[in-house]
Amino acid sequence: MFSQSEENYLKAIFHLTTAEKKGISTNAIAEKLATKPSSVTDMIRKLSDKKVVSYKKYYGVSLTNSGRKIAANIVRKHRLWEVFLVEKLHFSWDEVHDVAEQLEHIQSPKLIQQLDHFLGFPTQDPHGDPIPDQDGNLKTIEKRLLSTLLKNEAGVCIGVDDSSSEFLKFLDKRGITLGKHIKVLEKEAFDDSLIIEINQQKMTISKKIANNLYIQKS
Amino acid sequence: MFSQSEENYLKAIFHLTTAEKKGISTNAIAEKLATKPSSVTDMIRKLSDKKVVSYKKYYGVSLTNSGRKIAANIVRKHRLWEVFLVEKLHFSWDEVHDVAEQLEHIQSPKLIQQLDHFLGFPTQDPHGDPIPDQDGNLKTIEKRLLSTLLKNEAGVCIGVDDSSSEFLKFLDKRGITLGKHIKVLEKEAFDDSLIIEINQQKMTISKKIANNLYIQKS
DNA sequence: ATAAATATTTAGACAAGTCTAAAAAATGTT
DNA sequence: AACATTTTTTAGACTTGTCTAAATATTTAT
Ligand SMILES: [Mn+2]
Ligand SMILES: [Mn+2]
Ligand SMILES: [Mn+2]
Ligand SMILES: [Mn+2]
Repeated sequence: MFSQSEENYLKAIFHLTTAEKKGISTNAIAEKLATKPSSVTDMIRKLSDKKVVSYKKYYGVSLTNSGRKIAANIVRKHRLWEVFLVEKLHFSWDEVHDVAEQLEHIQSPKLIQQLDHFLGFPTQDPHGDPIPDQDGNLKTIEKRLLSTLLKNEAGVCIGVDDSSSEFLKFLDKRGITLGKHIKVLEKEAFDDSLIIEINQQKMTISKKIANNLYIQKS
Repeated sequence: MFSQSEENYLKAIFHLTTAEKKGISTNAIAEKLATKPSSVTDMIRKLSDKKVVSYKKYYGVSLTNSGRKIAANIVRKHRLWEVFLVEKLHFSWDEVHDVAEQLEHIQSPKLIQQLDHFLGFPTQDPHGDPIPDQDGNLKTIEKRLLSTLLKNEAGVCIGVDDSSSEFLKFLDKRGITLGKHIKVLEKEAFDDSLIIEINQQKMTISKKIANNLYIQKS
């Protein structure tokens, strides 16, 4: 069994791991969890003793197979709870994260199995992120940042990178939600802003926004 | 804000408090929480500093108004989650307690408000216990232990005192569930066992069982 | 009213998780 | 290659919640 704190570290490492990045740095973990690097070193050592991460002093850390599975399961729980909150309890997509941060630590395999069933075995959470299956496998969805689309390319908005409440509320205000069709009408080279068409109207989008919206090209 | 441990202590004191008993003893709390009396003394002191219990050394502890409200809210959450698990996720009544012990600590007023709504504002949990309202008020239900009924008295089974998994499974096996009509046919003075009628058939019930079943007289 | 038994508190210790400050290692720059 | 900067680790401390063993207070029994 892993403590809430240990679970949070495993999840942080999981999220910081990408195809390229192998060894996750102490500082990166500290920043993600809003703790100090010295605390990270301590915890990493404990997780290493428990064989869920492999660690070489000064050269970062990575999840073992068993660690990856545990982390994926926490992500699975987080995202299933997010679906529950939005679909069943009518939370909006910007309100679910903090509650899911707590719910993801509830220990009960039956609970998650039944919840999954109750929700109709969803494959994505309210932010468009994929929900890992029981074995921790994660289906990657074909997607690109809006900022990488060229003029006259188009697609469907299927996810966000930043899922902070502020950003999501901003999107709501602009009428940008998952499933909406977006077409790039203009790209402004000067400040990398875009003019897009969405909901049958033109809209100017800053670089920062375009860098946080995922599009499935059509 | 209160830690999970602090919440568990408040809830334990809440449950140990009855109309008669004013000062709850250190040992009683220790037993309920499966800790040592010395740990209880430490925690009581902390809760006293936070003004949620009043405490006189050597003479037990009792909840203040603010402490009672906090405790009632935890009980409210526990019982609402139990309803959720049974009604929506198809847990049986003997499986819900341990999961609810965890879920009761999730902090989110909106979550509980919406859950309450989603469940249709239930007034009782799966074990027949009343669910406190938002202000911590608890409606007491008119009920008596089966063991206090006299020969030929009858009523409806509306709750259990012991809600351990073992006892509940035992009741399931005997076909004794909430809502069932029960009539006392005989009382055996020798061992205080009862012969009752339930589901159109006779059944012998030991004193121990009769002491843990609540009946609403009809 | 004493003595014995029981309940409660105190003293001191420990594990988990965190922090600050200092030391050591790795990396970047001239 | 030597020095400066950044990153990481170590050392030592602190908080929370727990425990054991010993001391003290209360209650019960004689
Ligand atoms: Mn989230
Ligand atoms: Mn999400
Ligand atoms: Mn319960
Ligand atoms: Mn219950």
